[in-house]
Amino acid sequence: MLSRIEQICSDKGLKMTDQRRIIAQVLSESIDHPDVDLVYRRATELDPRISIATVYRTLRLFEEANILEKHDFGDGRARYEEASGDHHDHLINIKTGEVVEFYNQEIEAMKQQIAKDLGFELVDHRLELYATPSVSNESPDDDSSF
Amino acid sequence: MLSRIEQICSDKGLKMTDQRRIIAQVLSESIDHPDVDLVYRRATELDPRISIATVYRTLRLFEEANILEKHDFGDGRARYEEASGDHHDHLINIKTGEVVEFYNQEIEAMKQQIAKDLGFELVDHRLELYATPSVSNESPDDDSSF
DNA sequence: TTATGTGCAAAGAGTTTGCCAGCTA
DNA sequence: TAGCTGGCAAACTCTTTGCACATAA
Repeated sequence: MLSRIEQICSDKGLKMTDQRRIIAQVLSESIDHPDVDLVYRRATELDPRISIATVYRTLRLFEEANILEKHDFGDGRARYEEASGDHHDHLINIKTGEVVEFYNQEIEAMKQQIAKDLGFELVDHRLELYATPSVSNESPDDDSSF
Repeated sequence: MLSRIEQICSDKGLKMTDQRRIIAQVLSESIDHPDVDLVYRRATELDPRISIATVYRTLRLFEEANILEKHDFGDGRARYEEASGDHHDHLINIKTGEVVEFYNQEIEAMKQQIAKDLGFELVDHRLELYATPSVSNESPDDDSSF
């Protein structure tokens, strides 16, 4: 069965190779926001006949086809997620690196308004919240090498 | 006369060298958000006896001393501005690279609230609007290599 | 069959660092 | 003078690319 992303690729008429299929599958199944190296490791686990250069090339291809979204959470590495159409912002747990997605209609409206007030037309935007879990009865094993 | 930043350095007890003084001056006088290379070029203009490594080291030193703020506007280069205490966000003119600062109390409050609602404590945040000038009677020579 | 994709290794951009000479306090 | 600082070049990380071979359509 085709992965979600492979289906989109075929709809868009992209030439599909084994490598692209694997990378499409990896990202279809990723619920986190993996960086290039993590995509590469997940991909080679499924099929070792794949190089890091192909991962870079394919991620860029998918991004340019609006199949993936590329993010930069400030650590100098690109991170990817499947494009979902609906815009959302990110909260990054700086203790664990975990990314929580959220959407707030009011904030979106205000972004538009602010750009307009400054005499601009909004093309893109990003809002990232860097935060630590509130002290409460959380599981204490969240802490990692982050 | 001491530049604003040099004054802060001396208050903080940092050992001052000619190089650090020059870099302090460059950033005190910069009203834009220069990247490392631009700081380097402005510095060597004032005194050629300064290396790019020193610029990197000094910018990092100043950032860690909370004298400067480091930003990443998504083009893979760090950009710096004098830390002003009062938080603000940035609108980046994607036609020219120019950066406009703005502050919106409501948005700040909402960032806090969203983090709290998700069970987090806000540590840091960034909001960037990427925009083009509204079509109006602007000077048409804004367009650059950007 | 032919345009396109891939692997490999080399190259690039931005940034950091080891080492020793030089300078600040 | 003691110890931090700076210059230089090498090293590092992330990403891109030239080239020859492989492959989808």
